[in-house]
This record gives sequence, structure tokens and C-alpha cells, in this order.
Amino acid sequence: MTSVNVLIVEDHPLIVESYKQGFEIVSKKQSIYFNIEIAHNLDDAIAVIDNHSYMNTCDLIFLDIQLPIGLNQKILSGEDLGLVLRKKYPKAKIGVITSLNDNYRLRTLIKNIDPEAVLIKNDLTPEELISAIQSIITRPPYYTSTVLNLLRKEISKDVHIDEIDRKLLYELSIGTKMVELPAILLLSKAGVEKRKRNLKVLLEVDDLSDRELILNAKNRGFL
Amino acid sequence: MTSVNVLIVEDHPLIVESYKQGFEIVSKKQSIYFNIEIAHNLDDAIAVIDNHSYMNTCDLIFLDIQLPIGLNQKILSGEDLGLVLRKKYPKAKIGVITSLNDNYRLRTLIKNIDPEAVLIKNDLTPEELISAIQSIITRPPYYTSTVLNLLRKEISKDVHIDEIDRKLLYELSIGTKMVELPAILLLSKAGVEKRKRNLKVLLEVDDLSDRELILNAKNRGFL
DNA sequence: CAAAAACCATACTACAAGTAAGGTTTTTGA
DNA sequence: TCAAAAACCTTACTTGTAGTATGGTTTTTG
Repeated sequence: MTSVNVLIVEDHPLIVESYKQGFEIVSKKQSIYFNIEIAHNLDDAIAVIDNHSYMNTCDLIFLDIQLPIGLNQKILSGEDLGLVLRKKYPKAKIGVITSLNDNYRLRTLIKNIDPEAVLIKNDLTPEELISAIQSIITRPPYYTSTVLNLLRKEISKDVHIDEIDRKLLYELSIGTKMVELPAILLLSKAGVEKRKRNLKVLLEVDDLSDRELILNAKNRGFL
Repeated sequence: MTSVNVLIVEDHPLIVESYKQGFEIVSKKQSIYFNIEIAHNLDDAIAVIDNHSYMNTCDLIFLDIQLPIGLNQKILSGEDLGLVLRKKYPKAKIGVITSLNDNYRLRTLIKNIDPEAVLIKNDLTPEELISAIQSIITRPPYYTSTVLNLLRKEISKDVHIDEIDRKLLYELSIGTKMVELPAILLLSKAGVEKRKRNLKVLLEVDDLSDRELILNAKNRGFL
């Protein structure tokens, strides 16, 4: 009987329970023994991942990306934790669970951590969780529907929008003011303005308002 | 009981049989009635899709992309057929089955037809087929593992490679000679050469051989 | 209503990608 | 085997895009 060591980092007790049930069912189906370790918050998680002898045998990590901040000053979120885990223990497979559903954040998540599974809470049914566990072990990656739709749009895109454009759109969407943008994007004021104008032409926003720009970018999956 | 009209275009009898069994199982599980129409070759398929009264009620099409050429001079492959179907009957969901596994062809397939499901024959088990049928109906898209891995790499990419670069790489990989490329890519000879040199720098190919370039591009998922 | 912020226009620079032309090296087939 | 074909490289020139700097106009806002 194969044995798989699993670390679950999740502060929500109900979700931990769902995980356990999911693993239980997969265990019976595939005769795999899951040895499950649970960290209920960032500080617990950091304690566990500093335990190298455990971590070197860890096969699978399920990680909530939005965790309340802990005592550690370097690792401020589940995302930071994911980055550290990926770097320190590249052999361990990482599944990420999140309620994010904006494309910009999802993109950067996939770009930076590149998890073997990305699960959006709204998409996740018990059956999907079971599929996810099975897939991540045998034929990763596994993405729930929201993520698949993002990826689907990704390829169909005709226009090229780079990192700076995306960041610009994202900052605008969260209400960042123009005066602050040159510092954030490392561009001159005129540079930021020009990019914004170009984006409006590129995304064919007739209306000159930023609101329209953001809505259009969201519809097209850039944001 | 919901009823779903399905058109299957597939020349391989064994695969048709697998489809039927898959639909049978989903039918029982979800209490859906599947009304299945089968076209065994391109000419049959063209006859069916010219039957507008049928096509207007067609919900779902499963399409083999590599079909032997038929009598029709315009529609030369399953891919052509897919393009026509998508254009004429945009409401019908399209699932594509193929044994292709090079990223370039898969990309253009997704870009041009953008099917609700992309199934690679090598990836496809009976269970996956059932998942695919269920997913395409309730929460598309569905992609098998090879496609997911292509998409996964797509986002992580740091370097930007455009359509022309991709086509250049693809043509090189199938043995097209440099003399022919200017006509294919609509560039000058020097332009093609410059692009190739740039690609070698971009993909960090030290060895100056094209062989290395192609291998590297394949590894990185550009090809 | 005045200051701040957003927006626009112009002039200039730097750079990437393309064309054209001509030269060198490598491949290749009769 | 050796001359033609193909591949590759260099240089000079053109064009377009993205950036900077500056100063002016309009809009927002406390």
C-alpha cells in the first residue's frame, strides 16, 4: 500500500474537515494511505516547515492562500508561504485553495508558485475535491473551472498585453490614483499616461472613462 | 428528463463504441437522454451539418480532428470542419479529440476553434471520457492532461514569443528550408535570419545549431 | 474657488525590427 | 570532387514604438 504524506495549511475548520473526508474517500478508492499533518495558521505552518526531517518526506501540501497574518515578519500570507515552500522543497506537490477570482491575482499566483492544483472555493464541490486529490497525485495539474476559463482565454488572445499593462490595469481597478502610479510602475508620469491611452485604443474603449477600460479588460480576461 | 442531441464525427469504430459507452454511463448517472447521431467520415459529416433543421437543435459535437480526406474540396480535415461548425452553429458545444501532441498545433487549434473540450487520445481513459462529457455539459471547458500542461507553461513564461516566431520554430521543426521561409512568413531573408538569431539568444541556445533551438523550444513548451 | 490631480501635446532620445545589398562559409548532389 | 545552392553574417539605412521632459489645459475636490 502506497503511503503519501500530506500537509494541510488551513485556518477554516470546516474546510479542514472536507479535506479529511476527501482524502478518506480517495484512500479507500485507490488504497493509498494518507498521513495527514495539519497547520491551523501561519505560525503553526512555519513551525512545521522548519522541521526539515518531516518536510523532506512530505509529498503533498494543500495550502490556503488567504491566511490571517501571524507573528513572522517575513511570511505574511499563504502566498508567501507557498513561495518559500516551492523554493525549499521543490519536490513536494502544492495544491492551493483560494477564494480569489480576479484573473490578475490568479495569474501572478500561477506564475510565481505554479501549483500542481489551483482550487477556487466557489468552484469546489466534494466531488471536485476528490478529483483534485486524485489528479494531483497521478497526473497534475488540476484546475477548477474558473482557472480553466482564465487559461482558455489566455491562448485565444490576439492582442499582447505585458506585465506593466496588467499591473497598471490592476492598480486602476483597485482605485490607485494616477499620482501614485509612476512610483509603483517605475515609469514617468507621461509614460503611464501613454500606456493608459494605448490600452484604451488596444481594447477599443470608445468611452474615454477608466471605468469602461477596467470593465472591458475584465471581460476580456486581462484582469 | 433532459435531452441532449449529440453529433459524433469519428472514423474509428472502436472509438465510436467508447463514446457510446461513455454517454450511456453519464445518461444513467445524471438521467439525461442522449440522442446520438454518428458521421463516419468527412462526407457524411458535411451532409449532416448541411441539414440545418437538425443542426439547429444540436447541442454537442464530438469531432475527430484527423479525418481522412473526403470528396469536398473546401473542408479537408476535421479541423476545417470544426471551424465551419463553430462559425455556423456557435451555440453547439464542440469537443475535439486528437492524437496531436505538439504544442504549436494544439495552440492554433485552441486559438481557431476554441473547443469546449480538448481530448488527447493518449491521455484519454474511459473515466476521463466520462468526466469530459459531464464537464462539457455543466461547466466547460475540459482539457486532458497534455493540454493542461501546455496551458500551465503558457502562463509561467517570462519571454514573449509572437505568432511569427512560433510559426518559424514550427516550420523549422518540420524541416522547412530557409530559402522557403521568407515566402511563408512574409518577411525578407535577412528578417527571417535575424528572428532566428534573436530566438537563439532569447532561448539561451549556446550551441548554434537549429537542432538545439528546436529541442529547447519544445522543452519550454513553445513548440 | 484655488490647489491638486488628471489629461493632452510637442519635441526629443533610444531601441527593436524590418529591408536591401553584398560577402563568407557550409552543404550537397551530379 | 567541386561548383552551385543554401545558410549565415555584416553593415547601412528606415520605420515604428516606448520612453523622458516639459509645459499647458481641463476636471475634481476639499
